[in-house]
Amino acid sequence: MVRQKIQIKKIDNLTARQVTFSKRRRGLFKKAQELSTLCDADIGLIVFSATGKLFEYSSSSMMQLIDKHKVHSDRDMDSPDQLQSFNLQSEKKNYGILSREFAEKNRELRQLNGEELQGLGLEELMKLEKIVEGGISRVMKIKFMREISSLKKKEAQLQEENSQLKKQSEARLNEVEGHNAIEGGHSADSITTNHSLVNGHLDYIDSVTSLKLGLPIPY
Amino acid sequence: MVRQKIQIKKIDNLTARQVTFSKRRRGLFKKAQELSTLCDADIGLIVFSATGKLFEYSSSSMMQLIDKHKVHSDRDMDSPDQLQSFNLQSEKKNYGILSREFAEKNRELRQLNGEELQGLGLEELMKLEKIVEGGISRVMKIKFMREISSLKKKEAQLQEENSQLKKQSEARLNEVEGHNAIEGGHSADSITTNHSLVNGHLDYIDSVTSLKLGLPIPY
DNA sequence: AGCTATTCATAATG
DNA sequence: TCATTATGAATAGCT
Repeated sequence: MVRQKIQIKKIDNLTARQVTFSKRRRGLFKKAQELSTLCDADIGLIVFSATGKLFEYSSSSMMQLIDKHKVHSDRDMDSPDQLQSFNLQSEKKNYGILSREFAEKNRELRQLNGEELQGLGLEELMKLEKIVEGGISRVMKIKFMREISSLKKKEAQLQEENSQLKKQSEARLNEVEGHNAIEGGHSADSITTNHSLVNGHLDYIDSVTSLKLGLPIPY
Repeated sequence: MVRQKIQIKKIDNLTARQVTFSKRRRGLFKKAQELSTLCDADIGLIVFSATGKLFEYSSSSMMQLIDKHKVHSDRDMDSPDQLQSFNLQSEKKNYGILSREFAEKNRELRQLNGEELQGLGLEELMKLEKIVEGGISRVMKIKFMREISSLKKKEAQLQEENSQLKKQSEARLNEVEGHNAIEGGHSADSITTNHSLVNGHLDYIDSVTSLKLGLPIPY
């Protein structure tokens, strides 16, 4: 049992690697939790094993943490046109700033209401909620706008690809028909078959296009 | 220097807390990096100090990791039935209900905090914010989930259409080559051109496919 | 999964 | 923040 000081490099032996992964992962998660508790830090830890399995820890909610992280790292956000419409300067406000804003507004409201604690009525609370809501909504919006923007990009890519494929397919069809002409159009059946294929194809496109433009999307 | 075994609870003394935060944070990051190297794991670690300062480590790219994480945790959200149940459960809570919830929580907090009006500290406000945020998020989420779900459907449709077009185009290519063979393969150039077109086409498909599966979603 | 000999991390202190 | 050091904690190598 003469323990060696190990080097930090990928462990060759698969079994040893798995064992170490399991042990150290537990250790890491424990330390993350300890740090979070001891120092009141908000911590998120995401671990993907080499085999793609996900392990995660977060002191609060991973989603919230990721949002917060995004807002932080967004200080130099390149703006897809979708996001441009937001007022960037005010959008860059992170949760910290929003929290302070919120605290400030709440203080204002409390002062407005005098010293009466129980008198803080529903109306003020609603006002307060609206204020908070505004701030949170902005952050949420950015988050979702990004996902939507990314999906729209994908959609555009696929559209482009479709149109390329369509052109290619039709070019090839022309070539086939050219050959048939040269060969003396010996097979009317064959040509008919090809045409019906084209029609089927166009119908298909149309249905998809209308789905894309027209919006009777369920839900 | 008689070291004590410490309890894992928030450190009262501010200075001690900051020092510990700094030390343990470094340790945690080091261990994360070691685990990543030793076991070939993909790791992301996000730490927000109590004062809101961000520290992060990631073995690859944090953005990529977050996207990967999102894909993993979105599996629950992806199927329409899941979305539906999400909608039904949460949508019933409208703003009115949320407001009442909010008022209730605020009242709890105030009672918890005694009669001292000015004593309502930042910490309580943060808690409050978290509560409200949860409620608002749910409503916002539903709204955006719909748009995202619809976009995902479009994407699937386009994908399907692409695969059909691809098949059709290749079938036609085979037909063209069949003709060329009958004619005695007179145009090696033409065949080469067609092949390179096919290759180009496949590469293009691959890039789009990887964009869909692979997770470095552009921001 | 356990078990220990060791290395490593870090609380207390300057 | 930096350095030191005694001690508690984590873990490499075995079973």
